[in-house]
Amino acid sequence: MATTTGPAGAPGAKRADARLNRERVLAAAREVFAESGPDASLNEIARRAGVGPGTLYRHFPNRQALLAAVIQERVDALCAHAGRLAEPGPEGPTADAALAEWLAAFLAHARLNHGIGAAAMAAHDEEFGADCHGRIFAAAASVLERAQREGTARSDVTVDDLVQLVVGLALSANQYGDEAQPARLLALVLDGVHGVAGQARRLGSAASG
Amino acid sequence: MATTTGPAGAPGAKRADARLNRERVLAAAREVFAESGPDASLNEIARRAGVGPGTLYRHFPNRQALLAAVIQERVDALCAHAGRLAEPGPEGPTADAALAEWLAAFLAHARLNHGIGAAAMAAHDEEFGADCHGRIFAAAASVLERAQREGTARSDVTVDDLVQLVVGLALSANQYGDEAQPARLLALVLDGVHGVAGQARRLGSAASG
DNA sequence: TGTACATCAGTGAACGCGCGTTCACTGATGTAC
DNA sequence: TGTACATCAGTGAACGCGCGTTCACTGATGTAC
Repeated sequence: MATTTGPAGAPGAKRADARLNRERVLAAAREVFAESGPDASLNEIARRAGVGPGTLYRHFPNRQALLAAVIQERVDALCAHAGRLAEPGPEGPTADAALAEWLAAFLAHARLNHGIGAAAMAAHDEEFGADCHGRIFAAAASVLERAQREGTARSDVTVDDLVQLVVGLALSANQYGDEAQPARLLALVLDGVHGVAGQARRLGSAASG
Repeated sequence: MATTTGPAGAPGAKRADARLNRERVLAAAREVFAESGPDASLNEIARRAGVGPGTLYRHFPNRQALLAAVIQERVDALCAHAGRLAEPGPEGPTADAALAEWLAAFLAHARLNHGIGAAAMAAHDEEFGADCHGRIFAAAASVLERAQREGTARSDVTVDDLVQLVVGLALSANQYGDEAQPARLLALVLDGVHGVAGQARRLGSAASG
């Protein structure tokens, strides 16, 4: 059998143990950042990964680089998700369901990031932060605009409004214990976003539900 | 003229310089906590107040005591505000306006506290945290219930929902720059709280506005 | 396939830092006369 | 009103801590033959 970890000659692919440790650090970082927020101890992350602090620094020269690696994966997933939802497929969800689905995914993302994805990053790493910010906003815009085109979202709601509302829900959800509340609050916010016309339509189509 | 700082013999009233320094520390704490959140450096607060760290500790034995003193003042003010709004005076605001007014005040409060008033406190100082939490919730309940009685707020919105939504807005507002956005978002949330009946009523009464 | 070696990843003690907190000492205040 | 003194508040150097970060050294890996 050939090498089990992929082509060793690929550009950027270094030693197998190096790639393994990089993955270990990333996994620990995901855990620890989710638990303690973006100010979590890097030594703690190295400890959790079972490596020395020097190893963490060999792969990620500073906190921002590590945060960026963790967040990038999530932003990629969110954008792909939005891409699937923005264009109505033959049997895909309605514009309204798509908006709700993506916002729920974004809420989960923001809770894991403790809101850093959109904000703290921008302050500390201008370029990467702006990039993530832009991509998230573009993703949000794609699902919001579809809902607005199809008349289930008020036309005066902006992407900024939507993103900030959901980031807010994420931040406050992490402070309280009730795990069912975020979903209820998101529904309440969506009611605000639907507006009178959207609400009436929804109530009409699900009056007995 | 008598003593300028009040009756020296009053219970708990100690030396004049002690009271002055206590006030200086409190003022610095208000500033620094508002700038840096509840984890702000106590040495920085002492520095800002122009006293030695020992002086801070003489007045406030630990971070929680200092936080509590700062927050207590604000909670007192919020509760008094709600008390004035909950009972419709002869020329007072409508239930709807009262709800909006108090939520705006609570939003400002939560922004200064970085959300600690309701959450971090509860975790670290069980008794005081629960007390603040309870008083805030009672205040919120008084204005919400009036609005629900008078039909401008959906009956299925709970006090918990309302508080968490506004805390969320406060937390996310502190991460973004736009100072006009929190007010707009609060309005959007209120639209959600009004529900169909409330919105229709509002639109009907201010259709040309 | 087996071996020698150059490369580069991993290690972890050590550094300097600011933090929260303490405490022996200094000095300002208010009181008693 | 003026003074002596006991009280108690203020001071700030110092402690231990965990942090982020470095670097001289060790050792595993992949390669060339």
